[in-house]
Amino acid sequence: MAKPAKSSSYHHGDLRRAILDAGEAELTERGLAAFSLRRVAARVGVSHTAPSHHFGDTAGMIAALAERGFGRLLACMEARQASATNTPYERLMGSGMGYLDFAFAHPALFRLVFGLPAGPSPHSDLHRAAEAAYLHLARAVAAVHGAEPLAHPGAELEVLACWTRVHGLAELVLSGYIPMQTDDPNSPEARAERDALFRHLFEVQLRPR
Amino acid sequence: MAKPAKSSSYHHGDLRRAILDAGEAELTERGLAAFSLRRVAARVGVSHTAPSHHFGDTAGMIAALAERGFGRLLACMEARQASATNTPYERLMGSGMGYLDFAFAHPALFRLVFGLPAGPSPHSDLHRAAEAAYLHLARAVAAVHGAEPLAHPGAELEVLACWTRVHGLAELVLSGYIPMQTDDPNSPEARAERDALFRHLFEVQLRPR
DNA sequence: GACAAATCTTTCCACTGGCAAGATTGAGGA
DNA sequence: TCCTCAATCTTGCCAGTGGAAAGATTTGTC
Repeated sequence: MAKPAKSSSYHHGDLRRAILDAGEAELTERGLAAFSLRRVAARVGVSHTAPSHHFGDTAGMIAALAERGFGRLLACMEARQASATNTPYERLMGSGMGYLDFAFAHPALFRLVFGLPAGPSPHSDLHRAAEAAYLHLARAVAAVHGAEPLAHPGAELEVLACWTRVHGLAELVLSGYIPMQTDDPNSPEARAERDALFRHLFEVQLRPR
Repeated sequence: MAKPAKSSSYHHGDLRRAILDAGEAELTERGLAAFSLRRVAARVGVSHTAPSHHFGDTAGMIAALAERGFGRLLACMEARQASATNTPYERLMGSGMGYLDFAFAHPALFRLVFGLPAGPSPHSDLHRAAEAAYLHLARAVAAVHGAEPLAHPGAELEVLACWTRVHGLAELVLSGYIPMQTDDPNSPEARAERDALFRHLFEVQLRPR
């Protein structure tokens, strides 16, 4: 029945989760560049080598954080999709906006997730977490056509089109290269501004002549 | 008349450029995560504090590398645009493909450039380098309409649409989340594969019902 | 109750970036 | 020509980082 917290000072009880929590907090507070295993350990009140027993090395911990990140991304997409008007296209828009919500609610985690190599280990937890997020998008796209996910040829390309568009927007606004009017990126105003921009950019068409 | 190389072992003569070259090489060989000022200095054969006199600190050197990166990005876009069929739309496609060329010829530099905050210093060299690249794209888009760059309202949104699409594709293929058939990303086959995907994704339209 | 495995700590090492102080060099003025 | 001065580069130092190795503590299992 889970782990009932700690009984002594040794054997924390749920150290893995505690370290991940601390790591995520450090990430949002200090950013990826200043990320330090020792600081994370200190934050939990544990020796600086304790994390290595749960994650191997730094790369392992980063991967674990990324896996969590994919989970949060998926949650954001589902939440926003659920609150969308009940037409398939609006639900697809909702998923995209949820993608943006995640990027701006957890910028450093977003950068970390997509800064990692997608991995030559297609059976890792990280890979499965990524697959789940991709499938969510594929379903949303398929629903617009009233079809099964990834059914007809070219369906995958449509998914990729959605993905690249929302992802490019997220990256460039995060960098600051696309400036926003609203300062606080988590205010309702900022969200509305992003959403409108996303809708517009998603549909713009530059036609050959 | 420039700087005539070195006369002695002290006073390198063109150390700033040499350090940037070495830094770029280190970046491509070891990646951004393993980037080390000391290693760069050693590569040039100079003491580990020498770079600080030219760039201030690490952040300064990174910024200088990013500025160079924007230059290379612009060069790639111009080169590819120049070799495109002479219709405005094909020239725009060329710019986009040049963008991709840069991303895959210098992956770490690409990541570095767009990983940096766009900067609260709009008068820095970095900012001007970014502006130049943006203007190139704006001109290419305007030419499709036969108009002046950024003339009519909504023109900026069209530029952003192009930018986000090509950027999202570059990021996701670089990460490996969009898999490519060809292994070596700098082979002509890989380039052709990317180009075709870009053309397709650029034009896909998911229409509301 | 004893043994084995898991969990965590302590100690050590190589490496990193930045600061301070000193050495070397080139340029411009008397 | 010489001499001063600023620019350039080096040496020496320090705190901080990640990881390896070995030891201490606890839990689970027979």
